[in-house]
Amino acid sequence: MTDVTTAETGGTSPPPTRERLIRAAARLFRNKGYSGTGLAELLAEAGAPKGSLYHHFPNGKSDLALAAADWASAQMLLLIEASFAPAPTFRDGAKTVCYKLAKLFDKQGKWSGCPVSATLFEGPENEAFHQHAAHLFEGWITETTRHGQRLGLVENEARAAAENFYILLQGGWQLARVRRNSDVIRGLYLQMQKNN
Amino acid sequence: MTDVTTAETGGTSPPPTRERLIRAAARLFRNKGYSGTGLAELLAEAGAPKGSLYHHFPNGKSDLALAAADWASAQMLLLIEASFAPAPTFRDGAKTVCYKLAKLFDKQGKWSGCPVSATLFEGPENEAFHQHAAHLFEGWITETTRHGQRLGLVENEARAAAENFYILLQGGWQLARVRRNSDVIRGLYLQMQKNN
DNA sequence: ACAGCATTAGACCGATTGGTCCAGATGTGG
DNA sequence: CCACATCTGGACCAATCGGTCTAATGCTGT
Repeated sequence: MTDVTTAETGGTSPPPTRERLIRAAARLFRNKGYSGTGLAELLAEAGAPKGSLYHHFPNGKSDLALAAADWASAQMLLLIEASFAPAPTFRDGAKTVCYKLAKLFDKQGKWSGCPVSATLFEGPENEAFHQHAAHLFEGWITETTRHGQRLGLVENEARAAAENFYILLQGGWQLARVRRNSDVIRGLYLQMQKNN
Repeated sequence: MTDVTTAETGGTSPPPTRERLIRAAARLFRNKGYSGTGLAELLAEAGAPKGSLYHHFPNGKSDLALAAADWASAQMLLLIEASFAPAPTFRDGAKTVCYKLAKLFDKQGKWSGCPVSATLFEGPENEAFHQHAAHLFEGWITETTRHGQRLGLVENEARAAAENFYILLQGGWQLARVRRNSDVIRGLYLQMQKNN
C-alpha cells in the first residue's frame, strides 16, 4: 500500500508532504542517528505537523525510518546503475561510483553517514529492522554483481568483486567521515582486488 | 585527575564501579548507540546508582561515552599488538587480527558494532566527539603502520597498507553484522592489496 | 574514637520524548 | 453545491530523558 501512494505522485509535482518527511528523515537520521533525532526536530525540518506524519506513516517514527532507508537505498541503486551502465569495464564503473559518492559526501557536509546503516543499525534492536537493512544491502551487492557479470566476469568473480567493493565503500566512507576528506572515497577503486 | 583515580586501582581488585560503568557503556553503546541507550538502563546494567555515575564522570553520559570509547580503543590496540608482534610478515599479522576480531564478533552476539564509532558518530554533533573519534582511529592506523615498517615495508607502503587494512576492517565488520556471519571478517586479510 | 574525604544511594526535577486524538481545512466526484 | 474521503494542524498525554542535589555510608589516617 505504501508504494501505491508513492507512485501516484505522477510526474513533476511540488514536493508532497510524504516525500518531504522521507527526505527530512533520511537527512537527519544519517547525521544524528535514529534515536538521536526527535520527532519535533524532524517535523520542523520537513515543515509538517504531527498529524501528517501519523497519517502517512501509521506506525510513526519506525515506519518513517524504513521508508527513509528504502528511499536512500533506491538512490544508491540509481547511482550504481548510472555508473556501471556506460562503463567499459568493471573497474571503470567502480571508479565512477567512487567519484560520484565522493561528490555526494562533500555535498552532504563531509560528515553524514550511510543513511541505511544509520537508520537500521541503531534503531530498536528490532529483528524487522535488521532484516530490512540486510535486504537493502544485499540488493546493492546483487546489482553490482549483475554488472560485473555483464562486463565479463564469471559469476564467482563478479560476486567476490561486488562484495569486496561494497566492503571498501563502507569502510572508506567511514574513514572519509573521520577525516572529513572525500579523497579517501575517491581512491577506493584503486584498492580493489585485481584477482583472487 | 581522571587518570589518577583509574591508576590507583592497583593490581587485581574486583571490578570497581568506575570500571563497571565503562564496560556497561561500551557494551550498550555498541549495541544500541549513544542516544539509544538511556541512563536508567545503563546504570542497571552496571549495577550502580546515579550518584556514582556523576561522581566518577562529572559531565555524565558524554564523559562516560568518551571513557568507554577510550577503553574500547585501548582493547583494540592490545589486539593489534598481540597479533602483529609475533608475526613474521605483515600479512600474517593482519590475518591474526582478522581471526581474533571474528572471534570477538561471535562472542559479542554477532550483532554489535564498533564501540568507538557507535559512541562517537551518533552522539551530539559535537566537535569534541568527532576530534576524539578521529584521534582514536588514527591511533589504530599509526600503530598498524609502525608494525608494517618493522616488518619490512617502507613508510609509504606501510601507511597505505595500514589504511587499506583499516578500511577493510570497518567495512567487513559491518557486512558481518548485516549477515550475522563472522566469516566475512575472517576472510578480510585475503582482500588486502598485494602492492600498489 | 574521631575527623575528613570518597563514594553510594536514590528522591526529585524540568524538559523532551514518541504517540494519540479530534477539529478543521482541503479537495474531488456526484 | 453538497457529501465524502483525504489530509493537516496542534492540543494533549504518560513515560522517559539526562541531570541535580542531599543524606547516608563507608573507608582512611591519626
